[in-house]
Amino acid sequence: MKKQNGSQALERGLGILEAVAEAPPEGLRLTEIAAMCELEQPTAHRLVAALERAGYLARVGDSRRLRLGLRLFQLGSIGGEAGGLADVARPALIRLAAATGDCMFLMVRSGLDAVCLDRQDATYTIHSLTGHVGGATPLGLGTGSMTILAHLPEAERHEVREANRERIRALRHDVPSEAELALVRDRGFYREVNRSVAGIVGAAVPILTPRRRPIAAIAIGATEARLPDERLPAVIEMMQIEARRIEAELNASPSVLASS
Amino acid sequence: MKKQNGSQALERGLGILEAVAEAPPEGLRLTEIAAMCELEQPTAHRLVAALERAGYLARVGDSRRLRLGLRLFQLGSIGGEAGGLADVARPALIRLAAATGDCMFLMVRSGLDAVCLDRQDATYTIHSLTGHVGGATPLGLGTGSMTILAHLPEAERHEVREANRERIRALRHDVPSEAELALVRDRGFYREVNRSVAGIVGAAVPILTPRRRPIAAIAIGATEARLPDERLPAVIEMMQIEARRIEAELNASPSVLASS
DNA sequence: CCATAAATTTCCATATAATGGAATTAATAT
DNA sequence: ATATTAATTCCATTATATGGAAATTTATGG
Repeated sequence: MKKQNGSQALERGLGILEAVAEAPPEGLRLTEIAAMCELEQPTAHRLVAALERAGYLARVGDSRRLRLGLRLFQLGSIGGEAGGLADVARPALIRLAAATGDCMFLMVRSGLDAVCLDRQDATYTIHSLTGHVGGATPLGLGTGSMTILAHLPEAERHEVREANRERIRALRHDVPSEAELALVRDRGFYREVNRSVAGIVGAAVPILTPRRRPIAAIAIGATEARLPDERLPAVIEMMQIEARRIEAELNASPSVLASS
Repeated sequence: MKKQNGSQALERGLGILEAVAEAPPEGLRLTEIAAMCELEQPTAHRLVAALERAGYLARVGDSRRLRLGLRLFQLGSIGGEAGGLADVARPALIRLAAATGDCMFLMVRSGLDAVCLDRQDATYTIHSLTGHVGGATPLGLGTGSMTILAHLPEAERHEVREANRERIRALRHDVPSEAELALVRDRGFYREVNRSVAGIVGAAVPILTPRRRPIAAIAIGATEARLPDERLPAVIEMMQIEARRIEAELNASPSVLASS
């Protein structure tokens, strides 16, 4: 009875997907789904049936447990193209990973989050915040995420900071201040020591539209030993050169920039 | 007015996702979506709004056109794990790609389709039916797809053949006969010359449960020159060894087998 | 730059489709 | 076997999605 958008059933269905997504890989039983989504059993059953018919949910093995279906994987690999960004950026990521010997990430904005769209490992494999491709972190937490946030237009930046304050607090971090964000814009990159995983540092540079709206960020993850202050400028420069190259290609192609 | 499952709104919403998925990367406008899905404009608008709020749809650039959102990419990369199958199989695919120098695919069943869950290229890059990770082909068309179909229980096999007959016809191919499928089961592998792309051959072996239900297939794609009849047995044997290895690992792990 | 057309968005009375309580059936646990 | 819990079906009720109409915004072209 909270709000009536005229799409309760759809939103409930999507809510079920979200619940199943967060669940462990053994999957969820119908009862659990109903409980988590605050639905009555028959309601949950109907929606689950529809999602299963469509391939958005699938049974685990031959049990009755439910996990995400492969149709989502298919749609995801279409949606993940994000207007060709991943394809355009991949060679750059590979070059950077090879040149630095470290771990490179392509982060793009999706609503209030930054999503890891691609990742290229070289010699050293790093545990980042987002970790894997498809992982997400609230805008403002993590280097790539921070860099994207810093380049959002002021009004939007404020909205996002407010919206993510509690989420980031819950992760025992803080929303970056406007001063910090301004610094990121001025410097053209952001570096931080990972507060979650000791000994890990990250840095990121933005990929911008001609009007300097952020599309994405290239981030590096490495151990402190491998990315000392002396080495940073050279690495950042390489990353910036590749970012410019990607920007140029995106502008050249009649294609399409990601947003929202 | 066809059937009333009690989830019209949800199914319509998912239908919109399917429509957008098939659309070119420039995205669809609301009018087009409404037309394709046979919805009234306001209805389409409401559903689209809900999908956009949830990140399942996103605007293209700053236009009003819609494409799939990154939330689908995130969910997809969770759903794509398919109970750990991709992770378990990846080393095997890499080994095979390296050993053969050709292109290896991991295909899994999803409803009436076989979906390409992973792909490892070696020296030679091949244009397969499914092409890319996330691509799908109707069960019965393509080597991996064919192999999975061949190992389905009889009743299910029939259902799928009937269900896919028209789809496969539309692609100017034929549903395999029961005799062909029996042959695949007996031989333990399937080889064919690609009828769509000249000079390309494929072959596939199944990954089965202990009860011999098909989970997935490993497929190879190569040029005729690179995969002549003399070489085939050796390659098939390698693939079968890796398939056995994957089966063993899947049984060992308390984990989870894909299905649906 | 303004006029016109087209697409998008909002509004709301109506009817239909989703809802959830109760009962049934199936699957586990004891 | 029996008890317990979960999954599914049924159906009367009403909350919810629906779509016609209108307002608004955006695109088009004169």
